[in-house]
Amino acid sequence: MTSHSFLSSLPSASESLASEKLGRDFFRQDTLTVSRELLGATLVFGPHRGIITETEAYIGRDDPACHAARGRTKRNAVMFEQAGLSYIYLIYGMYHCLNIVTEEEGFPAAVLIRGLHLTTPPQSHLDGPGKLCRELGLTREHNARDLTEEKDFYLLPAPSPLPHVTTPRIGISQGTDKLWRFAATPPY
DNA sequence: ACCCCGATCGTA
DNA sequence: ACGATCGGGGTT
Repeated sequence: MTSHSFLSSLPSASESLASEKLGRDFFRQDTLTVSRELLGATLVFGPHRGIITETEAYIGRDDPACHAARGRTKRNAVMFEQAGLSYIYLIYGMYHCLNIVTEEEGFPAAVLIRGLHLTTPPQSHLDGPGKLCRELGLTREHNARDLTEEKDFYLLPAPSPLPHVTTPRIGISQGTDKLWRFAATPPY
């Protein structure tokens, strides 16, 4: 390799100031790993930025709490597609929930984003998937977006692993035996 | 066409 | 502890 080609492959000064967005290979990992490693990651959506502080894993046909437990439907179809896509659905007729699809294409799984520490105005702590989507303006209109390709909807890796606790998932009636909720312990 | 329920939230 | 509010999914 010539010194010129080596140098041209390095990030520019301005690029090195910001981390590179998380790509396909990250989201293709097993869902529990992605759930843990998303704690401390930065969600960017338009003008909004926030540190992810709480996640839950929903994993495949054998997870009774997973929307895809009974197969593919119009609503959950994106869960069967490529890792890194957004899965956003309406819940209780009035709130939206943001998920990121994980694992190999065809294996339905996703990480629900439940908590966000906003670093842009109003710099509030958003605890709860519905509040988070309401504040950011995320709706079903933003379903099935490819977060590894979108210009203003993506994730930046956590600078370091965040200490966290592991608990059962919230708001479900089946699958409560699984410790698939991950909540970062303050300070973030 | 009908019915029940839900990965929530705010108030009581 | 409970009501708001409506789309999704299964059943008739």
